[in-house]
Amino acid sequence: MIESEGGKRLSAEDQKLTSPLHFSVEAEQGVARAGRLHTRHGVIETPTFMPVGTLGAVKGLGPLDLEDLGASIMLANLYHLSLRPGIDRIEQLGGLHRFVGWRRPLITDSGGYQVFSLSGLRKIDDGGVTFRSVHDGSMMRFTPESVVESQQRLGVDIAMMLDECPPWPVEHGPALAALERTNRWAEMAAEAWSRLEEPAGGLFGIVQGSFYADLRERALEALVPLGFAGYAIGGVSVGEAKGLGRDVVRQVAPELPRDKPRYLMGLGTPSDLAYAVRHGIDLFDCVLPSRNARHGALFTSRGVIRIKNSRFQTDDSPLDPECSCSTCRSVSRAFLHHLFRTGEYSGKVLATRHNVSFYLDFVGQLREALKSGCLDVKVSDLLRHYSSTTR
RNA sequence: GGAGGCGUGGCCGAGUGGUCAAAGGCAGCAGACUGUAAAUCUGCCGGGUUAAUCCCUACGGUGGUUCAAAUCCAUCCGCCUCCA
Repeated sequence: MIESEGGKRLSAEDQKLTSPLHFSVEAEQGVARAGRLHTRHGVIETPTFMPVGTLGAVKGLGPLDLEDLGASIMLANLYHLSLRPGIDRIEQLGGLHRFVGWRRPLITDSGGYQVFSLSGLRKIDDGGVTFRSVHDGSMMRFTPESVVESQQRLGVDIAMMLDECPPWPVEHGPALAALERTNRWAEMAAEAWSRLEEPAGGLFGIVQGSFYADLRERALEALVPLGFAGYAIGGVSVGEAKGLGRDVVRQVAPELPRDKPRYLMGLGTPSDLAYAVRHGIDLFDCVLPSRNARHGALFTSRGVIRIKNSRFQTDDSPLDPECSCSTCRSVSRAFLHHLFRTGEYSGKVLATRHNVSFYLDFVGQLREALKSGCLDVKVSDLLRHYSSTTR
């Protein structure tokens, strides 16, 4: 069944885990689709890019900045927020939306990525993960149930299940063990979710399985029957060779329930995004636009510009002539270069605004193209200055 | 006038006989970054060459001592501190 019907095996009635979310597909082109995801904090037009605000804000931007850029949902991180300022504090201050001043939908990652990125600071067992704090060495326990509960207390619109995100490369044996654990955690999370009286958002399941097709298949078999409000593809963007994540996307995305939002975690470059949209992904997040902005690598319609390079010293042109963000409307490449050279933080802020704007606009254009049935033309137009696998 | 100290590569600054083209930092040149322990990290950074290498020029100037000097001696130039 998994392999045959191209993602049509479940309908809306099959949603077993209750949530206020409602997703509808508005337009389709092959497996690619544009849709609308209704939440208690507004509607998200998909496909869309979700800027990463780990600690409650995209580094360098305030909540209204992000609204102005057109972001319809922001991603924060449960692990980092649990550490500082703590879930109790946020709850006491009125929940995450109120605390960070963001009125639109919020999604939190569960800490599963920190299983990977902080692998030296955690111990994993069948019941969950124990992290040792970098800040004071204290221990913090994350379980599939506690993660559901914490995200509910934060009041987020999309909660992610706790998963084990294995590194790359990993042998089939350990990858299988990690997957079985993640699949069990999915059941535990679903069970915990079903006990919530009034869920603030929806719970997303995470398809793991590293870079093994049979394991991905296994993940689908385990997760889809649980009836999550949405499905994510995890376990990519963990240092693998360029382009490997695409194979996973191509295999998994079309197999996910058609009537649920599909979220590709952690990818990627503009061409990764375009690839994923074409294969039916609705939601993305990636640190690349914000981090690269701070590091001086700027995405433009003409390719990536490393603004610190000496050749921009006297370049009076706008960063991206085809971009209408406030950075491109107001300053030259030469000035941005100067700000980066001198370490002035407004350079990073201006760069972050532009990069996040570029990503939102990029996916927005794909969305509009999809609605008018010219996705492929749009993709090749947008990527004319980007190589196929790297940027 | 007296006493003492200092001068090192674009800058700051280690080094006080060979293992020194000379630590480290900054600046400079380039690169990386993918569910953010990242305003971070990596490489190059006197000149010429090579696969590794090797050669040249260099630690204020000049002249010595020595197999060998950024390092020791003499002298000159410049700068600084304290006392009068």
